[in-house]
Amino acid sequence: MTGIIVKGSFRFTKKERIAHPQDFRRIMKSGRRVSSRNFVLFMMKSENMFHRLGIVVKKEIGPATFRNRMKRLIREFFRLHKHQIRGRYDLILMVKKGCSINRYQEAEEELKGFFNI
RNA sequence: CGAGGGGAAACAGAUGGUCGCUCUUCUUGAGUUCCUGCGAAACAGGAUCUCAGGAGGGGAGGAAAGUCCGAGCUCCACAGGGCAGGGUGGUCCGUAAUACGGACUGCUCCGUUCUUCAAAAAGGACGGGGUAAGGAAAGUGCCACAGAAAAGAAACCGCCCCGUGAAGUAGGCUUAGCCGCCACUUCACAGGGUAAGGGUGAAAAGGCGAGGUAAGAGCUCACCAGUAUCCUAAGCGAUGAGGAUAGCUUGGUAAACCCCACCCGGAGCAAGACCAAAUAGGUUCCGUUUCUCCCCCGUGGAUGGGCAACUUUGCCUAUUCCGCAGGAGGGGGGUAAGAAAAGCCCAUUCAAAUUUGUCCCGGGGCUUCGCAUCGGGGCAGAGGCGGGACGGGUGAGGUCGCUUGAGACCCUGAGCAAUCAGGGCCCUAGAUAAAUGGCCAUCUCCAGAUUCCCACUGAAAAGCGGGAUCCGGAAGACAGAACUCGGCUUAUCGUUCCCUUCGUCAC
RNA sequence: UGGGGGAUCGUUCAAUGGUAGGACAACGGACUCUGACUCCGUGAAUCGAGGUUCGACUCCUCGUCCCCCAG
Repeated sequence: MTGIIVKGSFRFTKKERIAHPQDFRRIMKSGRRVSSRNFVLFMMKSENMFHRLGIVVKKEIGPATFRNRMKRLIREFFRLHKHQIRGRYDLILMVKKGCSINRYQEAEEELKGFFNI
């Protein structure tokens, strides 16, 4: 977290999001799959010059407030750490059932394990 | 003072910094397309769109939730009437409307107090809570167990009357005994009257008393309770108060069927409208070709082979199971063999193909009518190919709908209130894999916790309250707009107020 | 988003408003040298709250959870 990075690079714009169902289907079917205690990561090489992120939180995870918080925490992590991820990938993060993360630091520690940061 | 329950109101941390998200306004740079400038190029101006930025402004809730009601809005359907189905149910008012709200009435429950009273219990007054609260006298059904009986009041026990028979008594006579008509008692039988009594049940056919009777009975009468009708005055009304009359009395259940009165077209913003594109097949129309034979593709059947779930049998094993041990059996492992139906793949072979119908002309055959066949032509039908139109299916985009509304806030007035009227002022979220977040600092905060001090109670231990300090803490509950409103219901941290219950202390 | 259905012993199914019943499983016993089969017995439940009713698994209201259908 040195301050050398160009201003504005911590943004999370619309084209960095995966929005179409066929993209989700393609990546989750043929991408690589890594899982940890509370998350599952699908990744696949992309032709774009940047990373893209999609988040999956099923309805069985919890009520709408909790689902929104999980999406915000994952988005915050991607926004702050996307420059430290090597390569150009399409990423999908899915939250597992029974997840009980409440604070950002817990999520950050666990997600760092995926990318060896 | 503390704890519990119920209700109401307000808030749902604040300030600053920083990194972001979304909408919108303005703007800078680059580029695409179009128009204008004599206009081909270059250049200039304007519009639209895309990308990369900059500045300003807005950005979740009291329940956004559940989807239980009611509407707006959109589309579809629609002559009129009825049936079916669904909903509502005291009265009046409010509202766009409601299964909502307010006030009142009835019923019911609780508390306080008064009266009768030994108590229980009953009644009155006041306060609070609940209430889906039309009809059981239109009809049908049900009311377990217990009980004589659970709904036409009848059967049973019981009570009573009359008759017959038997026994006995009082009594009589012709007195070892007999009679016993009339009278009485008991028993049995037959006929009749009765609903007082039967203490079971959640509920028992009005209650108490008097008359009356063979025994009884609202059979009659007085009082009381209840029903219906009428009258008087009160209230808009539900209804309550008083009086008269009648029949004398009617079980409960309609959140059982049902009856009565009133109301209801269906679907829902994933409604609906527009734009741009992809694909196999369907229906229909037109054109062409074939309907002799052959070939190819395709379809179906048969045979063979392969894949394989699986199944069965034989053999072996005892390192591991049940068993004290062994046999038998079961279970485990290994090996070998087999493999039904259906499925997929490959090879061979066979079959059906629409080898059509009708009319006209011509040739030959049968003695004629006529029939069969061959060739040509017309019409119809079927199949193939090409083209057009139509409707919808599948997967997946964009724009609009999309936030000014029965709107919020303040003041005044009307009304018991719900609410309404007038005036002022304001614009206050519009996402679509789905926007409000992360981090840091400070302030107040304490539901955790250390130590110390003070006050009260207490012999002490200790309890409780207040203050200071330190550590710690996620500012902590329920919870995230999805077309928009009005209600209802449910969830909920802390603070304040009101009501109520309990405990402790003091007077 | 709209519509429909359901929740009963550990599991799976019953039950005209009137004592919640089977089957499998569990436990105990009998039979057998032992096991299996069979027989006998025992325990165990109406999703939660409120209402109607003399009485509720059943009827009504609210809530929780689950399943199915359409797009």
